[in-house]
Amino acid sequence: MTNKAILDAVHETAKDLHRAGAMNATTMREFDAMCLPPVKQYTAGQIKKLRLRYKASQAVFAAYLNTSASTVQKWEQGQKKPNGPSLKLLNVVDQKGLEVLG
Amino acid sequence: MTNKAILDAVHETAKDLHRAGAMNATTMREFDAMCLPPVKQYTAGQIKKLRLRYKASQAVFAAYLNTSASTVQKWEQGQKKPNGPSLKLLNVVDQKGLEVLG
DNA sequence: TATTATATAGCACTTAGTGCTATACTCAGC
DNA sequence: GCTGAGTATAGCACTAAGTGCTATATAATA
Repeated sequence: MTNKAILDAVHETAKDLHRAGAMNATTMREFDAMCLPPVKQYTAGQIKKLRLRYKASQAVFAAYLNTSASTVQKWEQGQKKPNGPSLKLLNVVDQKGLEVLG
Repeated sequence: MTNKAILDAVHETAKDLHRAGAMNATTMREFDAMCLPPVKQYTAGQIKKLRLRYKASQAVFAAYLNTSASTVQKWEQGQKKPNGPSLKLLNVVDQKGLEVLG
């Protein structure tokens, strides 16, 4: 939270610099990328908790993520770990809700 | 488009039924899952166009999706196809903008 | 009781994802 | 002109995630 506040503040400053012409668009884009909030990792249990927060079955949750129920099962059992994009999707759901995937 | 209009209308009707107590929450959830908008497929070129819409380099775009630049390259060259969750992420970016991943 | 929905377990297969290196092409600044 | 940073493409090899399937177990429910 305090980290996010700092990042936000720095980001605002960068946007001001951009408006002032001190940073070109390219640099700005890279800056944005570097300032992307770090993707949070989830344990098997945390994934299950995240799903249950929305009272969704494994099948329904999988449908939202456009993956298979088998995959969600393995995540929750700790047999497999979600890869990059899947993890990002879990972060989005965690922070913005399952609805944004609708 | 006409398909989406139909789905939207049906969905609205279902929500009305839900409000009226004719459907319980569980059924409603499953209904929601079944009514999830179909995930759009993208050709290699369409992925590249999507990325360029946000004037992002492959590396930056990859960072947003929490994947590697190598993977984005292969998508755009048609050497690999994005899997389920990756495709969902592309759909989200397409429909809601790259910002929602921030 | 019978049935439906859900979750777990285990198997086998395929391929996406990843990392790395080398090459080539812009484009802006010296 | 030349140079260097940024970007994109190509090709290689490896690993593990993703997928599909079946069977079993449980809980809730009609």
